Amino acid sequence: MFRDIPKSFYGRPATVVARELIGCRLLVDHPSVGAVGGVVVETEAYASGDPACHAWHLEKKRNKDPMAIGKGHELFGPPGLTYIYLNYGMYWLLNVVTDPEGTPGGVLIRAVEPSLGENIFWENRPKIKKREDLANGPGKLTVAMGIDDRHHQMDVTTGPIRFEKPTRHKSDLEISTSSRVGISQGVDLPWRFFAKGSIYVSRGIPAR
DNA sequence: ACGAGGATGCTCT
DNA sequence: GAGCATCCTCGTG
Repeated sequence: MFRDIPKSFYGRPATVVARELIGCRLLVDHPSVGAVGGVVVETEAYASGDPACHAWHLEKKRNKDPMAIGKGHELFGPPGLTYIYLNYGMYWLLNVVTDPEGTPGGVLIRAVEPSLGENIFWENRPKIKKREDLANGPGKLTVAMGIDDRHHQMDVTTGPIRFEKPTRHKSDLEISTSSRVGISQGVDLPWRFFAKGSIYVSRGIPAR
C-alpha cells in the first residue's frame, strides 16, 4: 500500500529527495483509465553549484543581476512542483523541484517499473516487446505514461502527477549510486540513484 | 554485445 | 552554429 507524501518532503536537498524517491510510486492522471502508475527505480539529483544543473548558469548570472531569468528558473522556485522540459527536440523529461525556495534543486525521474494501468504503457509504446523496456529511461517513461508539457509546474502533492510512499518500509530495497547519465559537466558526482538489481533501470551504466 | 548516426527543436550552457 | 539530463535502428563481431 501507499500513502501521501507531505510537501515538506521536497524542501530538502536534491540528493536526499532523489534517494528517498526510489521505491515510491509515480501516478499520472489518465483520461480513460483514471490513472497510470509505476514504481520509481532510478533518479538523478541536480543541485545548487552543480555545473550539470539547468540552474547553474542562471545562478552565476544572478550574482550580478538577482532578477535574471532564463532556462531552469523553475528550479529556484518552491519545492514540490514539476519541472518538465524538452530535450533533443523530442522527449519530455520529468523533474520535481527540491530545496527551499531560492535554492535551486531538482530530481530527474529516469525509470519506473509499470505497476498500474500497464496496458496504457504498451499502447503508448507499440514497438516495445519486453516489459522492462517500457519505461527504463527518462524519455521512455514520459511517452509510456503520457507526460508532456501540460504537466509542467504542477503540484505533485495535489496535481495530475503525484508521488506516494510505500507504507511498508524499504528495508528490502537496496539503493546503489553511480555517476549521472548523458552529461558532460559534473560527471564525477555520484548523484544517480537506482534500485539495486532491478531490470527496470535504464541502460548505459551497469546496474549493480 | 556494442558503436555509430540520425531525428528534431529550443537555448545560448 | 553548437550543444543538449534521449531513443531507435542498423551495422559489425
